[in-house]
Amino acid sequence: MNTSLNTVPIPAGWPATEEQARAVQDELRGRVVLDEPGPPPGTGRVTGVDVAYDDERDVVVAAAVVLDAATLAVVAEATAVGQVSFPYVPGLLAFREIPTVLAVLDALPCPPGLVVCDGYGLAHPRRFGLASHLGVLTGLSTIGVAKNPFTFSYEEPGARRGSASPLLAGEPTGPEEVGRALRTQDGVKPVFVSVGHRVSLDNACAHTLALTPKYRLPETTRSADSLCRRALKETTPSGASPVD
DNA sequence: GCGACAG
DNA sequence: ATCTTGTCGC
Repeated sequence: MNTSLNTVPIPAGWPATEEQARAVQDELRGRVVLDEPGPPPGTGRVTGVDVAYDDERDVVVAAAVVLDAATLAVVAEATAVGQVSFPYVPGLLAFREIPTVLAVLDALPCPPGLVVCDGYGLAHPRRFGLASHLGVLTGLSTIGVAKNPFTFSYEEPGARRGSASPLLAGEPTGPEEVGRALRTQDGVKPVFVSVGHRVSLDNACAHTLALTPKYRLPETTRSADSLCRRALKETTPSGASPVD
């Protein structure tokens, strides 16, 4: 029995144009909750989500990996296969990933706790990146940890692990801290942390440090990335069963 | 108008 | 994101 032939469809009413997608962001942005500190680092569970694409076949595979926040041991995993629901447009990344990411979170056997996304939350042209979007749709605490500064500016943090500097957005409201460039390992390029939903920036950075005892990227991201790549390879055009 | 631009 | 071999280093 192959139960993974089901692919997550593009939801009815999903934005079809960039203009519609931006309108959705403008409408949902007001629902982001910014006055909660979020779960304390090192307690409960932390879940990484990531996706891999095969644009040729219009396929997106999402993976979620739940870790014990104290030990970073894997507690649960899930994958989901979907249809690519939007082209890649800077600033509209969420519309490409969210349907399948929602499905993979649904497929988890336990609550995810804090969700760590690849990409941004508030550090976004309209202050509503993937992590914030996912948080508003699920009500979960979310943060974004990105590998690149996107269009934002920052000064190089100190060389030691734990050093950080503000990630700054341009003039619309004057230089505004939308996230932080955070050094997670001595002497390596920083990562770019921003708040998604129901977490403070300080707490988001503390979580990121707790998740990077050895590598530049959080263990959540590393695990989810490797899982969705494996699952994509096992997802043949005829429909093989990924890890489930 | 042109270039840059999370993944 | 993805296309791709070997190679330098801990």
